[in-house]
Amino acid sequence: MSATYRKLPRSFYLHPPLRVARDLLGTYLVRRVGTIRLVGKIVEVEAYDESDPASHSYRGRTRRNNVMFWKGGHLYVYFTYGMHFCANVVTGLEGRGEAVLIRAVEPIDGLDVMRRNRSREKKSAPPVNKNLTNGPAKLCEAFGIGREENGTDLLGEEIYITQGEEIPDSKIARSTRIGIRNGREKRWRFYVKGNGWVSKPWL
DNA sequence: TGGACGATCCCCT
DNA sequence: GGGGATCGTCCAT
Repeated sequence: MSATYRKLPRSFYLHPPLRVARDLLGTYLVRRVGTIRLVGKIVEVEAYDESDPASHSYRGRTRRNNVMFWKGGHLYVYFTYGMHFCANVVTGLEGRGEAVLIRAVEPIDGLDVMRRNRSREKKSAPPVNKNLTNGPAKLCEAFGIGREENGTDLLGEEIYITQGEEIPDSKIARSTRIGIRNGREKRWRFYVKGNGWVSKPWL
C-alpha cells in the first residue's frame, strides 16, 4: 500500500476522545479475515469519557467496560439491546476510560462480503445500498465484528485503521449524540457533511 | 434474586 | 411513526 494508507501509529490514539473523534473522520477502517479485506471510510463518530454520564465508563471499571480503560488504540466492542454489537476506538492513556464510537462508514472494499454478512439485508439498490454500514450495529455486522473482537489491538493485522482522506473543517458537522439520555446536551458527535452513509444527516 | 433498560435495527401500519 | 425483538449488566430489594 502507498504511504497514504499507512496504519495509524499508537500515538494517534493517545489523545482525548474529542480530538481523536475528529481526526478519525476520513480514515479507513480495515478488517482482514484470511485473504479477505474489508475497508470502510469512517464518516460518523461520537466521543465518550469517564466524566460523561452517557459513557459506559462513568461508574468506573467493570468486567464489561474493562477494555475502555486500556491504553489508546484498542477496540472496545459491546453488546446491546440483546442482539447488536457496537465498536469503539479506545483513546488516551491506560486507565482513563475514554473511547470513540464508530457510528458509520462508507464501504470502500469488500462490499460483496459485507452484503453477505448483512444477510438480513434484502433490497439492494444499485450501485451501493447505504443501508449496509450507516449505523454502529450495521457496520459491525457488515465487518463481522462481535464479542470475539473486543480488545483487539488496532496496531495488529486483524483489525486496524489507516490514514485516508483529509477532511477539512468546513466539511465537518458537529451535533449532540444519538440515542442517549444523560449527557445529551454535549455536542460530541462528528460527521462528514453530505456523506450518504451518515446515520442521521439531519441532526 | 429479580426487574428495568439500553451508545439499535427492522418491519409493519 | 411506532413497537417488538432479545439478553447482559447493573442496581435495588
